[in-house]
Amino acid sequence: MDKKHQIIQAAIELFATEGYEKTSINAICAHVGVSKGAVFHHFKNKDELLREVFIRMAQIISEVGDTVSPINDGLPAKERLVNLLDHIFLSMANAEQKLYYQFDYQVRCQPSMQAILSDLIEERQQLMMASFQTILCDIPEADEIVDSQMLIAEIDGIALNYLFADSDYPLEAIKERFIKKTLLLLGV
Amino acid sequence: MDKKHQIIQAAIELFATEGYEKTSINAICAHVGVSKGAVFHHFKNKDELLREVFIRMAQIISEVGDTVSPINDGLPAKERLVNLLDHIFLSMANAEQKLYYQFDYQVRCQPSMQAILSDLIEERQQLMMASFQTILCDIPEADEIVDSQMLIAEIDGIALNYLFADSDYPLEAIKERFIKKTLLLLGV
Amino acid sequence: MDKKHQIIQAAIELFATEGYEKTSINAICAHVGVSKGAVFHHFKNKDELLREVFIRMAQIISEVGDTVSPINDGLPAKERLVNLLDHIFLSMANAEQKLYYQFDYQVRCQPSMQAILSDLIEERQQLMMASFQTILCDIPEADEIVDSQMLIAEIDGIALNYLFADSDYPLEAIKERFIKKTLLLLGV
Amino acid sequence: MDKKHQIIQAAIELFATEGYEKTSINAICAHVGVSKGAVFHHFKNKDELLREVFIRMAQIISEVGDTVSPINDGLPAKERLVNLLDHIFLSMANAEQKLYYQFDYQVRCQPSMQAILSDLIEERQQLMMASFQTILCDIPEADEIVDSQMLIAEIDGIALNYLFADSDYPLEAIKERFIKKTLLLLGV
DNA sequence: TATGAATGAGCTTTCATTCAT
DNA sequence: TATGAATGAAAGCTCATTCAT
Repeated sequence: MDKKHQIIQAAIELFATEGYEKTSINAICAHVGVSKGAVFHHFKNKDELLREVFIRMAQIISEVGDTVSPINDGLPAKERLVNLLDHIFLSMANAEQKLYYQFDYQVRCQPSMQAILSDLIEERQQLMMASFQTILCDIPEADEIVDSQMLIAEIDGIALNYLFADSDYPLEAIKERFIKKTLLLLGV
Repeated sequence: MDKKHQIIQAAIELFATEGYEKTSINAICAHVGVSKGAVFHHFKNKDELLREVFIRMAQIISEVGDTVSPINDGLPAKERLVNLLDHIFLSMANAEQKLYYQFDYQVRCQPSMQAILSDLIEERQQLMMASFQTILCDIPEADEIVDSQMLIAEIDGIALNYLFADSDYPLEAIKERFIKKTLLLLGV
Repeated sequence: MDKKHQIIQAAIELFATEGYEKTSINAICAHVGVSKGAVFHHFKNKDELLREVFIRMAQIISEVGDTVSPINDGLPAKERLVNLLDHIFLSMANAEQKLYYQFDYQVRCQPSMQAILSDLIEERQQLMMASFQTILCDIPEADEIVDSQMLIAEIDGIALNYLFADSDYPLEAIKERFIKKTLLLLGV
Repeated sequence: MDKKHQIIQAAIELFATEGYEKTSINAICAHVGVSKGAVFHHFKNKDELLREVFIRMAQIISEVGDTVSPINDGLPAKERLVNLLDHIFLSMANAEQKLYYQFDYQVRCQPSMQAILSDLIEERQQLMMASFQTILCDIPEADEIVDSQMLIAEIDGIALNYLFADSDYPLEAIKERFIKKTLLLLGV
C-alpha cells in the first residue's frame, strides 16, 4: 500500500543482493512498479534513500532483539547472557533476515556507504555494546568493556562467515562451542 | 618501473580506500600517471584488474604468514597455535597492511566483487582452514573442523571491528582475552 | 514534435549515407538537437535503434507497394505482373526513396547488421516472394517458385547497380528490356 | 611464408565474415600470429590494407574469368555468351570463393568503403562491361550497352541473393531459366 | 502525488596509430 | 623487419537528477 515502504523494501532487497552502487534507481522502480519521479518525491536523493533503508533494516533486526530484554528480567547474569547469545544466533539463522544482515556487512565494509551512514552505524554499535555491558557488569570475572567488544566482534565474524559461505556452514556446532568457550572464560 | 605493477599498486590503494565501484579507471591512471589505454593493454578489463589486484593482495598478506610455518617446526601444538594467533594479530595491526585487510573485507561483503572473485576467495579460505587444522588435529580436546572454522570466524570478526573502528580499539587487550579463552576451551 | 520519430528519421539518413558502424549516436544527437541520454531513453541500445529504423524503412518502401494490390484486382496475370514491375521500378527511381533502398542493401550485405536484423530481413523476403507467386501461379509457362526468386534477384541487381552507380545509369532502357525479356520467357 | 600475403589473406577472411569496421587490426594480428607493428610496417594504415585486400580479391575472382577468354576464341557469339555465363555461375557457386564475393558486395554497399575504393571499383566495373560488350556486339538483336548492363545487374542480383540466402537457394534452376530467358531475348 | 522525457556528466572499453627497442 | 607498450580520441552506454505536465 504505502509506496514509500514498498520502495524501501525493494531497495533493501536489491542493495543486499546486488550492492548499493550496482542498484540503479531504475531497477528499484521496476521492482516496485513505480515511476522514477515517485522515488525522488519520497527521497531527496539516493543517499537519503540509503539512510532510510539502513534505519529500516536496523529496526527489523533489533525488533527481534527487543524480545530478549523482557524475558531476561530478574534472571541471573549467566542465563541472561546465554539468552542473548541464543537470540542473536537464532536471528542470523533466520532465512528471512539473511538479507538484512548481508546488507549490514556491506555497509560496514564499503567506504562510500560508510561515509553516508557513519552516524547511524555508530549508534547501532553503541546499542550493541550496551546490551552486552549490562549483562557482563554483573559477572565478576568479566572485563566489562573488552569482553563486550570481543563478544560482539566474534559474533560478527561468525555471522560474516556464515552469511557469505556456501550452504553447509556448521553454524549450530559453532554456536555451541562458542557458548561453551565464553562461559568457560567468564567462569560461570 | 614496471607499469603493470604500478597500476596494480595504485588500484589496491584506491579500491581499498574508495571501493571498487567508486574507483574509476581514470582515477587509477591519474594516480600512476599513465593513459587509459595502457591499463587496458595490461588488463583485459576492470574485472580482470580486480582479480590480479586480489591475487597480489593475497600474496602480500600470506607472505607474512609464511614466516610462521618454519618457526613452528617441531613445537608442541599449544605453542604452534599461540604462534599462529600471534602472527595473525601482528599482521592485522601492521599499519602498512591495513589497506589490504580492508580490501579483503570489502571483497567478501560486496556481491558484485564476490561474483568476480569467488574461486580465489574459496582458495584463500581453504588455505586458512588448513593452517588451523594441521595444528588442531594434534589437540585431543579440539573439534578439528568446527573449532578451526570458529577460530577463523572469530578472528575475522575482531579484524573487521578493529579495521573499521575508530582509532581507540583495544586490540591488544582483546587479543589476550581471546588467546586465554581459546586455550581454556582446548584444555591446553 | 515526437522526438522518437525525429531520432529514427535522422538515423535512417545517417545510416544510409554514412553507414551504421560509422554513424555514432553522437552524430544522430547532433542531427536532431537532442542529448545522448534521450536516445537511450527511447531505444535500449544502438542495435534496437537499428531494428526500429529498419522497420520504419520497410514500412515506407512497402507503403508504395500497397497501392498496386487494389489496382490489380481482377486483371489478367500478364497485366498484374507488368503493373507490379512498373511500380517497383518507379519506386526505386523515386529520389526521396533512394536513401531507404541504399540502406536496405547495406543491411543485407553487412554481416554485423544482418545478424541483428535476420528475422526482419527474412520477413521482408517472404512478403516479396508472396507478391510474385500470387501472380506467377496464374501463368502456366511460369515456374512459380524459381521464376519468382529469379525476378526478385534480377530486380535486386538492377536496383543495386542503379543506386550505387554514377548518375547516368540507363534505368529506363534497362527496365524496358527487362520487362520484354520477362514476358518472352513467360510466353504471355 | 610471405607475411604480407598472410596478412592480406587473413584480412579478406575477417573483412568478409565480420565486416571491415568490425575487424580490428588486433584481430587480424591474432589470426595470422603476427604483431601489430608488422601490419603497420607492411601497410601505411588500415585504409591502405583495405585497398590491397580489394585488389587481391579482384585478382582471385578474375583469375577464374581469365580461363574463359582463350576457350571462347573463334566461337560464335551465342556459345561465347553461354560460356561466359556458365563460368560466372560456376565461380559464384565455388565454396572457396564465396567469401570473396561476399566481401565484394559489402564494399559496394558500404559508403565508407566505397569512398576508399571508388577508383578500383570503377575499374572492375569497366572490365566486366568489356567482357559482355565484346560478345554482345556480335549479336544483332542485342542492345550492346543496355543489355550488357542489364546482364551484369541481373547476375549481380542473383549472386547477392544466393550468397546471403540460407543454404537451399535454387541456384542451378535459376541459372537455367536465366540463360534460357537471355537467349530468347537475344534471339539466338 | 505521480509520471516519464530529457539532461549531462561520467563510465568502461575499443582502436588505429606511433615509437623506442 | 619486427615487437608490443603506450597513447588519445572516440565509441556505446549508465545513471542520478530535474522538471514540465
